[in-house]
Amino acid sequence: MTSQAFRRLPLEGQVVPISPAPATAPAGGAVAKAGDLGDTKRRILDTAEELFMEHGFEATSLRLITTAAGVNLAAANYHFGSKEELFQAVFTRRLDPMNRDRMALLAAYEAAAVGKPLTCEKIISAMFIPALRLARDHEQGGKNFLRLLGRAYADPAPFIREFLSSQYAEMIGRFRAAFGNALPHLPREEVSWRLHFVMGALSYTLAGTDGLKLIAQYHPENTDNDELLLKRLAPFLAAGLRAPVADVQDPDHWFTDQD
Amino acid sequence: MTSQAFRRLPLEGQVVPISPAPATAPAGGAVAKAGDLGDTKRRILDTAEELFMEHGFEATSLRLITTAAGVNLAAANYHFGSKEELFQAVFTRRLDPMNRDRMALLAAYEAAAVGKPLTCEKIISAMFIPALRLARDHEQGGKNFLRLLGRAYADPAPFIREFLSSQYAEMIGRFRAAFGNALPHLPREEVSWRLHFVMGALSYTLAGTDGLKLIAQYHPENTDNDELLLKRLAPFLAAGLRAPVADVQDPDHWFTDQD
DNA sequence: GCTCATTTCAAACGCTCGTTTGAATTTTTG
DNA sequence: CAAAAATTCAAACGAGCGTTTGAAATGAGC
Repeated sequence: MTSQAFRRLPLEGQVVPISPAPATAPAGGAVAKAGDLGDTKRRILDTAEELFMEHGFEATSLRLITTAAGVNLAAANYHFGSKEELFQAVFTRRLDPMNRDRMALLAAYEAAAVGKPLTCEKIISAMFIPALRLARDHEQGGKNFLRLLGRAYADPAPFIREFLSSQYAEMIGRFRAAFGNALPHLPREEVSWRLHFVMGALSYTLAGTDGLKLIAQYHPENTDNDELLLKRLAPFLAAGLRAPVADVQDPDHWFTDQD
Repeated sequence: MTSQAFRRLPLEGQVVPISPAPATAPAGGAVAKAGDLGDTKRRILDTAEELFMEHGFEATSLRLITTAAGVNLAAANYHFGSKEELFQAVFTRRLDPMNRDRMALLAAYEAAAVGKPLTCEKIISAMFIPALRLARDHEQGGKNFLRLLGRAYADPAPFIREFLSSQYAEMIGRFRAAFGNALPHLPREEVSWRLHFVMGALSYTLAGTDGLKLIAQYHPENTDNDELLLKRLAPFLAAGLRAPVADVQDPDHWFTDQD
């Protein structure tokens, strides 16, 4: 109403409804050159992904990002508008395709099952395979992003929570329906909670809490660690999903001693 | 070596090896009075607990805390030394007793079982009951702290990870041994990983991700929500712990389609 | 009631933050 | 090649940060 100042933004940067696979992917060999120009945006995104993962949103300054990326400080605001928008851009770049892959894979499984409900294992596979693909394909960026994603789940910043919530809404809805079909004897509320637990264990695991090596003596020399990790997590979760429903009203089964 | 400046700190504030249950607990009725004095330290701790939970460590300024607590800005540094030490003080106040309770409960169960290994349910109860007690006893502080704890698990700040790691080391070791006895057919490495998953689901759940209400339509009017929540989580985790061990070498069971 | 240690207070210090600006530079367009 | 658009750059802005300081206020001990 008062004086809504216009920000200088690149034409291409903010609007882009679908962004038809820019084809500006690094094809030649001049990619690693530090002084290379033109891909300032991608350099900022890659560096921000790594540093946000390493230090979190608040503790990562735009100066740190732009210096590490070898670009001017003002370039961040010029290309992305604000720090929050840069953070969101880091997420949409990878999260959007991954969740689309998840839904597509689930749909393919369901089509192949011609009406019969899927097993929990199949549904979990539809969640995990795209994450695994991301961890493997983009050699370093993918792993960084998965750890960043796992941490963002627990971030209290409202704009992060709202953003993730909107990004995940559709995918979560479809998988909840799939699990509901796979576990018809379970009350729908119980299905919701168990999906919640699945997402929790998954995000916590992806966050790579090896930093506080509470439990396992991680062997980081294995490059297929993420795959091994998810192969261990999946049976654990499948068994949990199929657990007999607890009688919440029954005070004798759980938590009765000394309390 | 050079000029290590001495900081002004209260005599009582920094040393305190065990702090013998101060007995300065709120007994009278003058506690809610804003102008009440003497308990500046506790006011800061309570307010910091709530605000750290709400906004995270980096995004919570000492000015915000001291203003909300109704004390002078410098009181925070005077009583706790630094912002990091204040953060750690918030944790030790509740986390230390809780983990001690967990280990004591586990020891009591093991003593009662006279040599026979405990069930997974019993071990999980020993982890959950002290958390539940915390959530219920200190009417508001407890819940705030559990959410704060869940979020701190995923915080990338090194000093937080190192601090939690040291705080948890002993408890985790004992519970891993207990789960190892309860699941003798499982390789020890698999036990470690499954304990990792248990901690992940627990912390994610305690963090109260209802903020991004991805999954369940939370009913916050129920004051026993935490209890219900853990009663749903416990059977899920117990079933996961007892899941048959996956053959990681077998590529046909998991993640083979389209990949 | 005086003394001395403890705690509170207002004010300031130096620093880093996200963002903006206007000119210089590069790229695109006609 | 000239004009226009897009991008880069150095510099600065105002604000908020954690922390320190020295004096004022408050408490306890004799």
